[in-house]
Amino acid sequence: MSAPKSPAKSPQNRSELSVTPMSEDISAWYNDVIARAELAERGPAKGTMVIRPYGYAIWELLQRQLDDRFKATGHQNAYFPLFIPESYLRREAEHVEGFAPELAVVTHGGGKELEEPLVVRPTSETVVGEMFAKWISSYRDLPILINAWNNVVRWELRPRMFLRTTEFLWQEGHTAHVDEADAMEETLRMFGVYDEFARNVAAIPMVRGEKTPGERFAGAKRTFTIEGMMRDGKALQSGTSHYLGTNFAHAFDITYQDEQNTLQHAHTTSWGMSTRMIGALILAHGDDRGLVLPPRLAPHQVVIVPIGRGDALGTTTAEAQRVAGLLREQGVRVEVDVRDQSPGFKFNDWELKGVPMRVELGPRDLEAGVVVLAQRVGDEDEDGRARKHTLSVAELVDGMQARLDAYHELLVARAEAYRDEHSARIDDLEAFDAQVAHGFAYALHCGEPTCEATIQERTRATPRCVPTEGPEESGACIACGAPSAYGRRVVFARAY
RNA sequence: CGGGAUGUAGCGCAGCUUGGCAGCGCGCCUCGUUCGGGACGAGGAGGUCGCAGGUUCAAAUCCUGCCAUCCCGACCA
Repeated sequence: MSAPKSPAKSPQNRSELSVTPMSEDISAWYNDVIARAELAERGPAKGTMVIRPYGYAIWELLQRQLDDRFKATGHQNAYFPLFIPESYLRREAEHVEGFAPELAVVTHGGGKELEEPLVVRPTSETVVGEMFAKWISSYRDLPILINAWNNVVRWELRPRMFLRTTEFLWQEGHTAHVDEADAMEETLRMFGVYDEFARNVAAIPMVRGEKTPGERFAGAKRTFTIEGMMRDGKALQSGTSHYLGTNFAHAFDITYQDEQNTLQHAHTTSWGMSTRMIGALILAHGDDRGLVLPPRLAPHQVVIVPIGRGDALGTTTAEAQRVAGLLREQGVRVEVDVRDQSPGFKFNDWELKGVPMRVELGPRDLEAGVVVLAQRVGDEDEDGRARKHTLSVAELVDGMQARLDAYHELLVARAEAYRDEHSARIDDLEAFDAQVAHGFAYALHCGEPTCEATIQERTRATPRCVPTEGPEESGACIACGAPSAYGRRVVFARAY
């Protein structure tokens, strides 16, 4: 009946302060990180998500980077409606078939049953097609290059924060062109934009390639994808670009008169990247201490923690603000942490939130005219703790952009090394099973859907893509022995 | 839709076997002391025990039904 001894310092209690180790349970780790880093939380309805300010700030940075690239390649933003008449979806046979199982349908409005149900957009090819048909009549109207930032709904059986939620935010590009050559050029251009963005902004080196027929977008002739490797060796499709041929042009009557006065069908494309990319950031860079953000998408690139008590704290805080101002002049995103918490708490908190650089500024530093700098990853001592470097304020300010750039490259190199260590060319089934359990397997495949299905049944691995780069090769299918297709090895992996 | 689990304070949980005042830790509020790796003391606020029935003098606890969520599989950016 005695009161339990104070558990304030017990190991159990300490573990509550940190996230589940990734190696122990990556699923629990992922959920912990999202919660503790205050990126997002679950909404009241199944599969919905509230993106909190810190998570949304990442999305805004990502949006701006992508949007600039879209504008630079001649696209204009527009908005298309959330509600789509159900009949529209049906116009493209493969398209409906692909999306039918995950549609949310509105049957009532204003208290009355609707004459025709409205589908909540799962993607906008159909409405855009309808509008393109109106806007295009001459070859002079082409190409038409549109992008839309919006939300879409796909009724998911098994939601996962950021990776697969019922509603998600994304960008969908839609373009129409005179012929296949022009449309393919666009498809590949935006494919390239995604790949470049992933590497140069998100610091994730992608495997770029084309989807096999079974994995193609519903209604597309060709689908190109960038696939990232997550810390558990699984693949994450992070952006796709589709050549739609004249499929939607036929379904929606998107026609134009060419120079010879003959009526032609336009060739269309579409391409998208979503909030799933935030999931990719978490899973590609994170570690047991939490989030690791690439500097170009980090809401705070540098956090300054003033240290001291009483009057001293006031002085170090003032100096921290001054240094922050100098860094801002260099275009650095800086936060001065003035919360009423202990320094140790703040160090751990910002590590958990993945801030690339931390600056400590205490009375001793102030005296000496220096600051202490530590970076989130890549510079640890024997205990795995970030090394602390003392440098002058001038050194800190002048060198910060270069440090952030170097840090970005470090993350890329780290992710690249990890990916390559977990990738292998595989030529027998037994090795294949072992390989896809923890990484990517490059294997020859016959391309038969039934054969793909057999592989998936046994290993849960699917063909992620046929890489765009790499040596040409052919031989016997790894699973059935039939002659290989595609002229290249196919990347197989388990996928999110 | 199959398999597993859980619903008790903002969060994490105990209490249920054997019915009897609603508990603990963290967080939150106030005051004071603290501040270079997750500070401490004192005081305080906070709960229709998932929902609906039933049994009982008495239900978080026992019985019945329902609902929701999470995890594992089949579909997906």
